[in-house]
Amino acid sequence: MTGHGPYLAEIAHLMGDPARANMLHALMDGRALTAKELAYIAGVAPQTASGHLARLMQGGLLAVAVQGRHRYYRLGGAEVAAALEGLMVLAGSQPTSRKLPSRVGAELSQARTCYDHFAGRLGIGIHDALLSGGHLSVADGGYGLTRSGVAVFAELGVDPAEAASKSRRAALRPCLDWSERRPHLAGSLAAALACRCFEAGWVLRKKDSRAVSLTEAGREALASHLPGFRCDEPDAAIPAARAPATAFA
Amino acid sequence: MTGHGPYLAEIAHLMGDPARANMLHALMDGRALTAKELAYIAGVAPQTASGHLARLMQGGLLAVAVQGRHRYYRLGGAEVAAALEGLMVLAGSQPTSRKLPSRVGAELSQARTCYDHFAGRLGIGIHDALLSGGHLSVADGGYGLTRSGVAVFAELGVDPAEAASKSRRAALRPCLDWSERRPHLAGSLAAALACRCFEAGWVLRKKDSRAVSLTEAGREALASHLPGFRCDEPDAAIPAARAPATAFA
DNA sequence: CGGATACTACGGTCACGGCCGTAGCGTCGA
DNA sequence: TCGACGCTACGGCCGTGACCGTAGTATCCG
Repeated sequence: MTGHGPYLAEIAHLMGDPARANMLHALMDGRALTAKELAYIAGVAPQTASGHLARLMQGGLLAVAVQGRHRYYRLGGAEVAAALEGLMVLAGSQPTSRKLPSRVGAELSQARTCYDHFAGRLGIGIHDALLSGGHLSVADGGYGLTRSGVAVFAELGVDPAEAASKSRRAALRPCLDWSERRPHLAGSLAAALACRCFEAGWVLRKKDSRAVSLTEAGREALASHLPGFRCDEPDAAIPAARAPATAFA
Repeated sequence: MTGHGPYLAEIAHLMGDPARANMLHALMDGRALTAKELAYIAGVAPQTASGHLARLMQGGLLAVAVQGRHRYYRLGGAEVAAALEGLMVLAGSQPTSRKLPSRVGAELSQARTCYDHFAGRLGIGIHDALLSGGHLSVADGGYGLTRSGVAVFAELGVDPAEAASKSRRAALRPCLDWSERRPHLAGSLAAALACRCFEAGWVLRKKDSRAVSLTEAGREALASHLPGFRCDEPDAAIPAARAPATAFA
């Protein structure tokens, strides 16, 4: 009857501890961190963190890469990141919760990584430009690239065929953005594009954060190869003038 | 730094209790249930359930409609359902977890409701037929209807304009199916279509379950107005011959 | 107006699990 | 080979919260 409810509870319970939630949140950018770093982030002693990490491993939420005496932990897969985003959509809209600390919140809303692809207004800008330019088609399981879309990616330095062949997961699919409540692009192709942007110096990681920043070179590169690309900078205007997010229906 | 991790933990913690998870799971079909029904489903006393429901309400995961001396609880919104589906994707793929009870699992995989729309192979069949028939366009935030799509909905007895005007949420958007790992249609239009299918007797609810069944009349109606519609019935063949679900990549 | 029903509020009990102490194992550098 | 480092395993302390009993409030019915 209520057959697999308990499994859902198991997973949610794993994510429901503040220390573990902080760890998972920190790993959302797709990097791999050591147990000690995660312990610091979670605000607990290394011994405690070790226990948490073991439980997260057993639940399949984390994967580990051993290198010498270091153990690098990363998220268990894109599905885990997707599930966490789903929860963040809710967490961001809690009426009881105070709003994000404005400084950090503004940076994250502007541009950040979501596991291995871009989110925030940067991610949405890329998504919308590709869509309105007719570079995306709706295909089985998510988006596909039209012929012009293949060309756009090639101009940006990403070979769609190569990126798709490396992984079995969907090449492109929509992912709901927790800060903007609109979809951005996820999937192996979106990951490859993000990787390219970092390599080319178009986007820079900020330290100790999932926030990233679009450089002037990046803005030009994207705008020239992707007509219609816009990435609003509300900070340029009055920060408080953001449109009130429509409360969820 | 790790600013809003705690909010994520709050939400996940709410979902992480077996009793609450069972309640949420039972509400995924979009129906509204009373506290007593939910108590029975969760396997706890009504007093205990009352406390759980209050906490879920405060967290925004549930909404309530008071009618006389009954309080009907339902999910707080489509975002809540989406977040739960994300977790189910993980819960369904846990190597440590036993598989679904085969009988129930087969029924649910075939056709079920997901909050207020159809999921399972039925939902995917509708989604794919609309897509391959050119009745859907990719629009900002999800899908849109092409001119032929409007006609298809009208023939099926659903007025797209009316359905869209009733609610401010997206009319059509993809929703990841936890059993099939492919998108089906969500949104107010998908909900209206599901409602129409129930009214017309094309789809019947099964008791005490989110599973539904497509009647012969329903199969004919969908097939005639929606060329290309297919809804596999693996039960017609050897039940055990289901394709082994590809373990998550 | 009484009784039944549906639900919520309060209080006591108890167990799960988070926390850090110390201790033990494996890896790296000198 | 030895010491430093990263991490894990075990044990005891303690707080959070799930549970149900009893009691109280609101609504419907006869």
